[in-house]
Amino acid sequence: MTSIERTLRADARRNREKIFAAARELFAREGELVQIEEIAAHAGVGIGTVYRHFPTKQALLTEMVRTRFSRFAEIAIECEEMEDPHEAVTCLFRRSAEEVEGDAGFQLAMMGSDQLHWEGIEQEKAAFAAPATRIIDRAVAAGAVREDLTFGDFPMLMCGITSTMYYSPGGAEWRRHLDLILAGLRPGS
Amino acid sequence: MTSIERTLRADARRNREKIFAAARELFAREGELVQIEEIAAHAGVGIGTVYRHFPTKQALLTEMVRTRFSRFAEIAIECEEMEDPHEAVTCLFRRSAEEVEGDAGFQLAMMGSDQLHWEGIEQEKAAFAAPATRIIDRAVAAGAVREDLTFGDFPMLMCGITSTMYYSPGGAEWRRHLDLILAGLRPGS
DNA sequence: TGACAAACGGAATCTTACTTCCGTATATTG
DNA sequence: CAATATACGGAAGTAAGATTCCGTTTGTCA
Repeated sequence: MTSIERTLRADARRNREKIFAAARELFAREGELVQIEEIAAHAGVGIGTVYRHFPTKQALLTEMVRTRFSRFAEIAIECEEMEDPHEAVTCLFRRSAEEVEGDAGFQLAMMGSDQLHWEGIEQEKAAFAAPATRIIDRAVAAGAVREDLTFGDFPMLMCGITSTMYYSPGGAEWRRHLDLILAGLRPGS
Repeated sequence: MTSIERTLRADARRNREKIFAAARELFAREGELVQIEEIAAHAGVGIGTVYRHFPTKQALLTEMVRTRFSRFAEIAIECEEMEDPHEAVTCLFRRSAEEVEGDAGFQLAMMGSDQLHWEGIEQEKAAFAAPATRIIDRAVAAGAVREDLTFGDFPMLMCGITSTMYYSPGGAEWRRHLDLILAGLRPGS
């Protein structure tokens, strides 16, 4: 699509995909502890090849985070379509959380564990913030949630839920945490 | 007090204190990223001296966590003395959170960032769990909080609050997060 | 098919901390 | 005030990983 992809040699394009896929899988499993050597081995290429495609480990991990994060905007847009303002908020939290489940690397990124991962994805962030803000503002206006709720609360609360996800993998715990959070959003704080 | 302390040479005891103080301060400021060399320099001793007193960096950090954590049991016991069951729970959450504020290293430990810090402090953990469990059970029995609340929810929720503390230092944000959590504990989930 | 630019592989290099070691200095004790 | 056990300092040793480099291989194009 981009000129870079057009001019890439066939084997290079293939390898890039393989590296990306391997990185996604290992990053999801082990977080930022993945080693480049591991990724290379898993992708069936040499270390040098990984570095040809991604100048640093950081750049590769940022790319992982970016592609996953871009899903958030889609989710927010879908949630916004729901008629019931309260359900839209609930949906926003629940589906965002589900999106993160099972990807330890992304969970760490959500938790801010390494701020570096978040540099360079401002565009994706903004694309999410817009619809999410509308969802929350609408619920506030409708009296469906506590009146002082703002978009800024979302990352904060999600960060908490994500940390439960990360440190108690399995699924049950974080859903309970989410329930408690959603209960706390009820109007009449 | 212990035989170790009694038989310690005077300069050694003094240095141990200095190292401990330096470690506490730097650990609070920088978390587990503190370097032994930094701690030594800050304490005004050589690297070797740090290692004479604490066999590994891990041991030193565990000691930091242990002393801080032992405060938790005291807090829980104090909260238990309050008559109002609901207030006792609120107090438990609030004061625990306040205890963590300002110590980034401990915050990371609370968030489980390195499970190693938690090995070897089982005793302190148990001393806290007992009164905290009683506080929560009493509130449940009194109908002051949602009936499915258990002690197990405490670490989970605190972990979330702590992550807000860590990633948004300054004070305002985490208190809001705490408010939302406390609101979510109300009966009638 | 031959020439050549583009990619590849992975050993070697660099970097960053933790940890060890041992010659030197100092507190303690009779 | 020795004699001696303790403790100290910090250079050197290791280890773990990221990153570079360059000789070799492979796709592309005329």
